Amino acid sequence: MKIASVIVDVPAKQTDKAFDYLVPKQWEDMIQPGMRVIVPFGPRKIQGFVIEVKSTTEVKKLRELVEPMDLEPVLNDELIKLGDWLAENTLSFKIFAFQVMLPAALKAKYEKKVKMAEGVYLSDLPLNLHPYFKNGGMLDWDDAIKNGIVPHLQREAAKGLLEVVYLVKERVKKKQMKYIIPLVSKEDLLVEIQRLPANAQKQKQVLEYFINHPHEVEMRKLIAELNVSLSTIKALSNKNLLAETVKEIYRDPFKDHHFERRGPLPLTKAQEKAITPILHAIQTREHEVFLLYGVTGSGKTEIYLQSIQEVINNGKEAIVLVPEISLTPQMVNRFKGRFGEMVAVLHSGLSAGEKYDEWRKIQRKEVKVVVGARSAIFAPFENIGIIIIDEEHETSYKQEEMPRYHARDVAIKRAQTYNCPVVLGSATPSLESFARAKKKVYQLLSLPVRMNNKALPTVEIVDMREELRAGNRSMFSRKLFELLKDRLEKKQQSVLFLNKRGHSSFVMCRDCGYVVNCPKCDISLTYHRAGVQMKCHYCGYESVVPRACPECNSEYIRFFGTGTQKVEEELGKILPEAKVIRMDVDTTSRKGSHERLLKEFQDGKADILLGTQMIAKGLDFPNITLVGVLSADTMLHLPDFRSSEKTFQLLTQVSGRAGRHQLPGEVIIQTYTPEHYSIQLAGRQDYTQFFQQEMMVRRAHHYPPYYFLTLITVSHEQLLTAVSTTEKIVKYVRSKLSSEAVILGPSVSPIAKINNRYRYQCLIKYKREPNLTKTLKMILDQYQKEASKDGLLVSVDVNPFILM
DNA sequence: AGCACGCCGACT
DNA sequence: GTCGGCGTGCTC
Repeated sequence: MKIASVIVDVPAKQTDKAFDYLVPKQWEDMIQPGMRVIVPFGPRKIQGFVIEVKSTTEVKKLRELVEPMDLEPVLNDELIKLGDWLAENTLSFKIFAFQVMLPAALKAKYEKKVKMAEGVYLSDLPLNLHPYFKNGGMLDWDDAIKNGIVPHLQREAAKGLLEVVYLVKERVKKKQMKYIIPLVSKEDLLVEIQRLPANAQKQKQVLEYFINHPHEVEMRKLIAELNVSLSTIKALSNKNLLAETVKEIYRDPFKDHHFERRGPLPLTKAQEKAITPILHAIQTREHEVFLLYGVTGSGKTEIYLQSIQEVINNGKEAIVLVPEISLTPQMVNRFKGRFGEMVAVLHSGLSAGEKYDEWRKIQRKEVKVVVGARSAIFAPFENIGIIIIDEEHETSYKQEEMPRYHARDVAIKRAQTYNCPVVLGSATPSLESFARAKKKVYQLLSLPVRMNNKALPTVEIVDMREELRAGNRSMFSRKLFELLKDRLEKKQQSVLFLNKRGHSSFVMCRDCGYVVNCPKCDISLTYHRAGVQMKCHYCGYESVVPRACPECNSEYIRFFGTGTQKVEEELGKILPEAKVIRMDVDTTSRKGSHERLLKEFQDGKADILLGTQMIAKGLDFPNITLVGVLSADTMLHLPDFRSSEKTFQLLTQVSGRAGRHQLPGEVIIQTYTPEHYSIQLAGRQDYTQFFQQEMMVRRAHHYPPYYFLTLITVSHEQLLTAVSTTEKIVKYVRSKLSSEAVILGPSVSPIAKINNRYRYQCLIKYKREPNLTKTLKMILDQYQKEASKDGLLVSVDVNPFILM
């Protein structure tokens, strides 16, 4: 007797444990841990993951599992363990932990349908139901709801005339192609051709084809080329001369690309020095975390590539994480160019089917290297030799939904299991990582100079208050305008960077200061020129732009702040001869448009590249000699203790876009707070100084890396309920933790209301609290039960990245 | 999460 | 008297 322990696809506190099922005899030999199975759960059928196969159980009333959904496990033993670890550490449900490790295509789809019970005739049913079951088919439950016949159906179901069926469906099909292969030798084919009746011309033609092509051929191609029909081929396969085979094929997201193969580049002295400890760790199978700290253009990627080469030479595999936003064709090119077909790429631009296919290549060990965004950290390799996280400081490595994991933590966990190194690369490391490197928890590797010994660009900080005083009300300072004109004349290229976050183009009344807010969320609506609409970026609420101020009736109500669209317009006015390419979510949403725009810019089809975050990284074009940051302080004043760090990182990164090649670069940073240290030090590209300064701030305010954080957010439709629940939680936490922990709250969330739900929070700062996890679990236990009752929502984020 | 079971108000 | 509201508790 075999029993399977299954984690079922029901994300709830009470079902967050393994359920045991009897394995039917016919599946006994094949059911393995890590497979997806369909199991009965109450009255329905759902998907689950087998985490263990055993022979005894405590459970009395075992039911049989229905069937496996996989031929091979989709999770290996390591990933099953990792799932447990993830759920435990992020306080998430196990089922979420498993689902996040797999491509979305493997998540089940459920269908509820109604059909006539066995042996029931249409005439047995009431007349009004006849149209729905006329051809003996199944009726979709959703359709039944739409048609309002659910009560009728239930009545007949109770009588046993109708039956409700639950289906578990796959989301994508494996893409398959049919091939035809000859089953007999060339000689036999010749004999068979003679034997065919004279009127079987087409069959003869097919056999003759296989005399010259003894290998399998795609069926579609065969039919098209010889102009034969499917029946001809069927006839031959019935005679056992040919056979049909089915092959899984991959959707190739890069099929139109040519990747120029490139060998390793010679390393500089500094690179040589940095790579040696990494190679050593690979060779001696040691787990170690390296922080590769190197300014932009110092050649980190080449170190990644050569380390990976060493890993491949050792017969092992490599995972490379890059921020979603910089998973550009340029980046992919470098890896595909070096390792060709051995690389799988996973990013959000791929369709569900394409992602699944890339994942299959990894699972089937057809590739050795994975380059991907956050979730690629779960690549199902079984012999990992190195994990690389580029732009280590990026916030996109933290998932903001359950399971709220940080890819860096997962990377280190997996690397420990495989005894392999982790390389964290950055020009502006997160304070956490750099502090750990200083404490020798990580090994620090530095690349202090740019590769071609190019000087860093000169940076000038422009005080926009001065501009205003001098009567310049435009968004371009005189200096920036002058330089833009200069570059235009010299036929060199400029990049203008606009940080849209924070103050995007909201609509404000110039008379009374009224700002158009979302009625459901406590946040200003964003102006979208296309469609002349206001949209809420949190709940999707839309409204028209008001003609007059709802408060004071003034007509002077306009959009404020500066979106990329507005800058583009403005540029058209002041520099009409300049050709501008705009890159933001609106212009790059279409597949491949990101790449196309960059290509155009690279080919010199434009003078100015204007964009948001997405142009801050990876851009490496020789003709860029000017970078302008239109407003450096938009993110500086966000209610987030990391805002200085983020500002510094962003400014440093953007500055790095200029003058990477022969021509020297110039950077203009426009700001209203030029004295702020993160702007000053970004201007001087002085990370060390910034680190010291920011560490002091963090220590003074009990923030990471000195303290750990946990954020509890409570939301409810009633303001009072939200506050009082948070209050109770704060009290409870206080009673359980040591006096060393700092417990703040209840305080209103930086976004006070989303979708008509008030949000309050409790922030816990601590160094060592052995009781914390237990306490948090208790809170979740308590309130996730209450949640269903009256719509109370409690979420816990351990090590939050954004305090919102 | 669903779904059934179960106990109180407004209808044939 | 029954139909149906949604509160409570279970699903191997």
